[in-house]
Amino acid sequence: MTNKHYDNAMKRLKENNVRITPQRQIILKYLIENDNHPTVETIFNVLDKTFPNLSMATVYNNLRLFKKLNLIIELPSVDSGYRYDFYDHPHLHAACDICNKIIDIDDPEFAEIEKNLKDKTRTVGFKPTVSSISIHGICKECQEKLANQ
Amino acid sequence: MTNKHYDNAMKRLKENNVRITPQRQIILKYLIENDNHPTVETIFNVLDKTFPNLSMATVYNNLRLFKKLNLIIELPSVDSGYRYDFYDHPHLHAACDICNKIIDIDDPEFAEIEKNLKDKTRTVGFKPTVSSISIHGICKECQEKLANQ
DNA sequence: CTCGTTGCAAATGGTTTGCACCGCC
DNA sequence: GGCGGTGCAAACCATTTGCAACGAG
Repeated sequence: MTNKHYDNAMKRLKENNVRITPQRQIILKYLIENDNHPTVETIFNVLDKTFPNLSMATVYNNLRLFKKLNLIIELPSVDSGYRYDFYDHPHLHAACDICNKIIDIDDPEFAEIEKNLKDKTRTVGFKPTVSSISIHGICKECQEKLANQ
Repeated sequence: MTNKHYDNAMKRLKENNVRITPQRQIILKYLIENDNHPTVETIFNVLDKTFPNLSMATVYNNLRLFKKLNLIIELPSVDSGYRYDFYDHPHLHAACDICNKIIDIDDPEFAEIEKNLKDKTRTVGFKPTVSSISIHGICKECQEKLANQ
């Protein structure tokens, strides 16, 4: 499963004449295996442990590259930064405005809804690629914390 | 129509004990009357003409405030910045990855779809507020430009 | 009158870039 | 072996903040 995504991603890199470097491999692997919507810093901190001398600049540059190739999507975080998500299949994001956590919501209907939304953009001559669909609000944990204050 | 949105916004400010200053009035008015999804800089440049001595910091601070009050939503721009949109009614955004333009797409079905998506987040105890729904891709004009190269 | 807000300028810090070295293809 | 990619550090610039003056309630 994971391998399939990884292999497809590698294929996409090759198709675009992008060299496959160890740095690119571990960044992609991390994004595929984790659905925690990491920030750039999180990615760097985790990977730097097993891959010393990794540069923050490399992480930034490659995230930008992956985004351009539509391998990943960039989600705006409430605390003015971005979070990254490997784009394997369309899913819904619930973004907590208090703790900035992003929750994936998988729903059988969602693929159809996303397709419907993409089709709507085609009515104005738009050529859709990926979607970025977030609902803002307050997560369960933060609601409880607020109630207990 | 516009007045109604403006009046509601003012009411919301009062409810939250936020002072109504001329700066806040013109920024909100601009966002209500324009659906061009301006950047902070655009807002500043336009408003500074009729309201000299307006400070960039004031625009930033107030956009942040309005966002916290859910009066506006923040849309990530491809060129790593944000664009702002008065949140009067839910609508779909088509974001061009080439020219960074954001197109509003009004569709009679959309309100229902948005409600459906919000309900899906409730299944995990989430309390939804506003939505930020964008489809990325390439707009009609940019497709033509690319074809003519 | 009071205290939240503004404008200015300086500080901040996340992100990008220049460059020499490295290593993938 | 060539050239795209990396690491490092410096540069950049969008955004935030400190502070004195201002003005909305």
